[in-house]
Amino acid sequence: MVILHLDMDSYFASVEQQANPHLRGKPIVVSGRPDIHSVVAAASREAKRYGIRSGMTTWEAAKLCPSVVFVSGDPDKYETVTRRFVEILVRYTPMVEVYSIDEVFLDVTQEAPQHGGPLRLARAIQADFRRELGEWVTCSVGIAPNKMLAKLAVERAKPGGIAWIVPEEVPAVLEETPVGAVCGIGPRIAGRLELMGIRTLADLGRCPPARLKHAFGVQGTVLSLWGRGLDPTPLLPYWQEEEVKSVGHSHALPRVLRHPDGVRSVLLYLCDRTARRLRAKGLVGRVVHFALRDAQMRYRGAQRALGVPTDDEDRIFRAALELIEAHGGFPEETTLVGVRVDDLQPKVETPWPLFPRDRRRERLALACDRIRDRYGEGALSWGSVYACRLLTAATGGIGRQKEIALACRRDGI
DNA sequence: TCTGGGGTCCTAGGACCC
DNA sequence: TCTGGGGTCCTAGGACCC
Repeated sequence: MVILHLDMDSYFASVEQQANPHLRGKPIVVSGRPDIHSVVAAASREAKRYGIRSGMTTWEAAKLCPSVVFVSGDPDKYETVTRRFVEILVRYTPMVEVYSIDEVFLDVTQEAPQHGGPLRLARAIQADFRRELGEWVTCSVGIAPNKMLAKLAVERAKPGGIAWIVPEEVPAVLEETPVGAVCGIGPRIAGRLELMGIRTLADLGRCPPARLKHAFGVQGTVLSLWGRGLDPTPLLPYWQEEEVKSVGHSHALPRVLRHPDGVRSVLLYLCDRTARRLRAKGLVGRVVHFALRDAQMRYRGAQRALGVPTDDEDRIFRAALELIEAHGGFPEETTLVGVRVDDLQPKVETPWPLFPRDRRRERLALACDRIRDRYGEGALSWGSVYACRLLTAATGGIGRQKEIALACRRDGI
């Protein structure tokens, strides 16, 4: 097997630099919302030279590099570019797995020989990207006999290079790779392995499988395989991808909204966005979860199954509120609130409305969706959400709201 | 000035049914 | 009167990923 793993370099940052010439060559950081203390989602190559890394707070980044330029992330823009580079890749093979917005796996076992081997194939892809996506949007490529090793390989290829782990090299790689470097082994598991005297992948491979199974259950079996340089997970091509399993949103709260009324408003806003995404996908969900975080960064959450699956923000909101009340209410100071809807299924349209009032609500929701599709998310909102000024921040102020209202009137909505 | 936002998968106990 | 065991659903929570 020949597996390629492509990882886009400083993805969000390089897409921004490609789109805005004045950002090129500068240390830039793409981060979240400006209204709260945010973290670095992506740092440009120039910013990384100052030691800025993703996950760091924006405050730390500014301390490391006072001249850093902060850019608000634009998920739609990145998704569009992802679609474009996946289109390039499927010209080489249909066996493309879209692992995340900036990472893909390719199985080129069949195709590599026709392109003069995996190395040449990888170079051809990089050249296509340069030509079709622009000089600033580059990728690193790892080549290996399976996905786990290809993901290890790409780390050696960054930034912008190609690294190939051939089968003969695998034993040496296992000896020198710490377990925590593998995708799927986080700090907790790495810590427990350390206590068992296991530091490298080779140590893992030498540990009796039964011992790992006993300590880690199903995961232990996989760990044992990884320790021998094997990876049983097949490549899941994009055309076989399963539907999403849950939809939700969460928000960290600025100080002014950390009281129960503020949290409720934000929760309603999050339920609204969640329900809207469900409707856009033609799905209804049956299980509602909430998550809250207090000032000490402790999380609390719970879930409940509804009698009837729904895509209605009010149902989701009420279920979440009841759950929160049943689990001790809001903490003294809430720093994050989230809602998630699970156990999704396609929505079935009943030709006879069971409850006419529900049908009216549905029609209202769909009409609101159409307005927002056309004029943006801020065009309409619940009064209590508007009251907490979230939307003014999101849409750039009252001026824009008036403009939308006028446009709606002009179009007879 | 502590620490975003979107997800997936696994475990384990209890309720309930046959 | 005392009792088995399998299956499924529900819920809470942990771990991990980008």
